[in-house]
Amino acid sequence: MDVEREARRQVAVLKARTVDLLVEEELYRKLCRSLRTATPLRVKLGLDPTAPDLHIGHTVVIHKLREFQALGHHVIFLIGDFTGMIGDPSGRSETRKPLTAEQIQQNAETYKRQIFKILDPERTIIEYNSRWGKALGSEGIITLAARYTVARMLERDDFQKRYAEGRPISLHEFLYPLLQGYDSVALRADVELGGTDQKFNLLVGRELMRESGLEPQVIMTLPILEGLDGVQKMSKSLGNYIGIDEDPQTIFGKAMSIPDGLIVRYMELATAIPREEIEAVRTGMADGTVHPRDAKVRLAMGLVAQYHSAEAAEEAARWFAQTFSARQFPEDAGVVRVDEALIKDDGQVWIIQLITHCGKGTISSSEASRLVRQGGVKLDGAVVSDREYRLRLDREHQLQVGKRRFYRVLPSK
RNA sequence: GGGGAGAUACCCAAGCGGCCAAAGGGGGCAGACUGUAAAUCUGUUGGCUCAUGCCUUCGGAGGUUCGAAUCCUCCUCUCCCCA
Repeated sequence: MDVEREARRQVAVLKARTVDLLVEEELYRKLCRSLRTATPLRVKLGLDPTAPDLHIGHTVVIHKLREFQALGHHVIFLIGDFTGMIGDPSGRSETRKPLTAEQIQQNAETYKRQIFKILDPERTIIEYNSRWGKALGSEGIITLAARYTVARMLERDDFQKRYAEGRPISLHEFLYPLLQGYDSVALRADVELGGTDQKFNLLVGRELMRESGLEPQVIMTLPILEGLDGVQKMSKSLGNYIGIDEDPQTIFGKAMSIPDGLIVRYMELATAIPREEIEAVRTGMADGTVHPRDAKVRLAMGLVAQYHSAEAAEEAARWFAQTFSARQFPEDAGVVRVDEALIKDDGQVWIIQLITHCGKGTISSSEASRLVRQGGVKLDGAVVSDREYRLRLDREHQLQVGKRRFYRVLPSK
C-alpha cells in the first residue's frame, strides 16, 4: 500500500466540514506513522456530563469521530466527571453551577448508551477523567496552574468579555482548560475534537503535551449547530434541541419546525444524507423547484431513520401529514383516564380541571384558563371558549390543548 | 484594609412609602395567516373552581409604619476605584 497516498486521502476525508485543523501537516505525519506501524490513532472527545441527553448538535462532532473509526482509528470517549465539577466556561457568560456526584454518574450512563447509536463500540474506549484528576491532588493542581498565566487565560473571548463587562469570573474557571489539557497528556491523545467554542481548551492541551515532552495533539474543530430557533446554539438548557433519544414523532416534528435557512445546514452537519442529494436540495430551493417544506420532510425523515429506522421515518412522516397538514386528531394520542375525584355530583368535569389533569403538572389552572380564553382548546374538534364549560364523560373525548398537545380522554372505568 | 455602586419576575431592565403581581423590551405561549417555516398582526405571560377575593414573589433575616420592592439594621453575594 502506498502509505503516503493513503494518508493524504485520509486527511482529505477527515478535513471535510471542519472549521480548524491544526496542524494539517502533523495530522498527515501521524497518519503515515499509524499506517506504517499499523497502530490506530487515539482520537479524543471529551464531554462533560452536564446535560443528561445528547442532541444532534453534539452529533456533529460524533459523526466526525465515526469517520475516524471508519478509517480504522480508535476513539477515546472521555467523560469529564472530574472537569464536570468545574463546568466548562466556554461560551458562557456566567459561571456554571457545579453538579453533584450522583448527577454526573447518571448523566455519564446516559451518554454511554447514546453515543453507540453512532459510534462503533469495537473501536471506542470509554474513560473518566476523575481517574487521573483525583490523583492530581492539590499539589498537582498548583503545578498545573503554574504553567499558564492570567494574561493568557484572559485572551479567551468569553473571559475577556466577562471581564470587560464587569461580570464575575470565578477563579476555578481558569482551571478548566488546564485540566482538560491535562486529560490529553494523560491519554496521550493524537487528535482531539471539539466544537469551535472549544478551540482555546484544545490548544491548551497541545501546549501542555509539548511541555510534558509528548508529541502535541492535532486539534480539529467543527461547527456549532444552531438550535431550532436558528439563532442560538443548540442546547438542552435553551430548550431548542432535538435529542437523539427522542421518539420518532418528536424528532420529526421538531425538525419540521426549524427555519428554512437551517435546512441545508442540518442536513450537512447532522445527517447521513449523501452530499449530492444535499446539493440538489440546496440548488432546488434556490431556484424554486424544491419546496422548502419537502426538503424539510427529507431532513426530518433522515434524522428519524438515523436514530430509529427507515420504517419509523415513514411512519412519522405519515403521522405528521395527518396530524398537522390534514389537521386530524392523532390516533395514538396519549390516553388519559379521569379520576373519579374530578367528576362532580352532576357527573360532569370542569374543562379547566380536565386540562390541568391531562397536563400532569405542566399546565396550571390559570394557564388552562388563559388557553381557553384564547381559543387554544378544542374538544372533539370544536373550540371551547367558555371557561365554565362542563363535560359529561360517558365516552371517549378528544382534547387538544394548544398546537401540539393531544389527549384521548376516557372515564376512569 | 479603605471608599463607592449594585442584587427586581424566564432574561434584560424601570420603579424608590399606598394607584405594584410590579412599566418597557426580549423570550415563551395562544390566535390569525401558513408549510406546526420565516415575517407580520393580535392577545397573553406567578398561583388558586375566576373572586371589586385570597396566597406567593422584588438577594436573606429582622425592624419602622395603618401600609414597604421602596425607609432602617444586620447578613450573603457581585462589580468598580484606592491600598
